[in-house]
Amino acid sequence: MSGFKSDFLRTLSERGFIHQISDESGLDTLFQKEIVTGYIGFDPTASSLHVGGLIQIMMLHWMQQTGHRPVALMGGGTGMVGDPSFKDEARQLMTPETIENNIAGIKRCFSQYLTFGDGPKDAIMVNNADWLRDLNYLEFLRDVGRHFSVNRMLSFDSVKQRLDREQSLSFLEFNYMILQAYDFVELHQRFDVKLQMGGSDQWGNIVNGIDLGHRMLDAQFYALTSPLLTTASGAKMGKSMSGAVWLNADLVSPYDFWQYWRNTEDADVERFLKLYTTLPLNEIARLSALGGTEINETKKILATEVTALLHGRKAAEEAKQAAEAFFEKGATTESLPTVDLLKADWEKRSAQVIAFATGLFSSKSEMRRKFAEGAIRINGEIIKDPDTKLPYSEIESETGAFRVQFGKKRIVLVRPV
RNA sequence: GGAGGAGUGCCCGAGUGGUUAAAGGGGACGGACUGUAAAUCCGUUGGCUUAGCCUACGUUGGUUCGAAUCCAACCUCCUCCA
Repeated sequence: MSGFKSDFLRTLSERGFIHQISDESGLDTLFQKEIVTGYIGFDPTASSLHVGGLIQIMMLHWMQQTGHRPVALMGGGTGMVGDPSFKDEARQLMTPETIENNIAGIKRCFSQYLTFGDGPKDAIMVNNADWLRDLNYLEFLRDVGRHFSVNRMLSFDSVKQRLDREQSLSFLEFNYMILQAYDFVELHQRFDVKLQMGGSDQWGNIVNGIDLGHRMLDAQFYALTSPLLTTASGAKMGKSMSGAVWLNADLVSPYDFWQYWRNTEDADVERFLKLYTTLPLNEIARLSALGGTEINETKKILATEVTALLHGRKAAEEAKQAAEAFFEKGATTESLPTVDLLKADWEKRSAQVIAFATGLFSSKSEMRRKFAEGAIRINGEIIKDPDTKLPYSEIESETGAFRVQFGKKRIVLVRPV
């Protein structure tokens, strides 16, 4: 599999991005011969991408790095339908407003990974709403629909499970793969796109686009999919302490993002370095060879590199320093998140009022349980009774605040103002 | 259009009139052990003004001292028949 001659495929192959390719040697030749334009579609199902989508962005990144032209396609049109691939049931339909908002949120992170512009190797961002929204139904059926065999579409794995389980697949959803196939053709005509990439769950959709390219344009398209990523212990990528690990900083701070990568399982470190950083492979090999406790240093490098790509080197270094200060020097003050609490009537403040102000708890009931479990410390002492009174005079002198610690990893300063 | 089946907490899934805020599992969170890892073990897992109160088993009404459990209508999905 590693016999690729083109820089792009060799890089992807060596770094573990490749799951399946429609025509390996043909695509390899193409990449040696010309500047290839390839695309990946992103569905606007949330206002930010999360870690699971990072691998797709990295593929576009490497495409540009090896001298080709990546296209990031926003699914403003296909988002109106919703991809049924490997889904048990239909998603709730999104309103056009939601879709627009989500696209606005998703767009933001791309500029960190890709250079956009008008040059031959500059990345392009487009929205398939531009051509899908105004399609004429009858024309579309006659021009595009006639090329699809329902028999064949029903045979794809992506919908088979749904059918086997006797869950309904609405006609609306069934059209998704047709629209995605049509995107491929449209992008070919607009930008000379010849390659579509995506997660392995997109294989069926992409192959449909290749077929449509044959039939409508007599053109040769290619498919390349990445493996579906799980952690070594089998969990899906992208979940953590506080839910999904989003890429947008307003949803997951650089510090928390850094923490996510710092907590990578040992067995995943090398794989993740290859996939999510741009460090050279020999460097990765060296770092991954470290065993035992030393692997923790490698994890820090992983975290810093991944965070630097997304949020910039400066934010990554700050996250690293904050983490080191917290976990290794035990100390603190600087850079701890701080919330303000009104000083008025302070003598009535109890532990639970102060703790709840941190925002670490999703409900007061949850917080009370955590008190009972001994999971909460204030100013270093475990407090089990949430009604414990904490007079203003017990403020911590160095910080001028109450130091609320929840579990081992989270501290928030509550400062009376 | 006709006949039958299903809809339970974040997810899966038990429960078929009362000690049911609802078994069990997964996930998540907290604790122990460690290396801010994995594995393992223990605990927690609707909300609130928490000796109590409120809201919850598709929706709305009804029967009953009392319903997730019975009845009616409606909604959604599945199967078979036309």
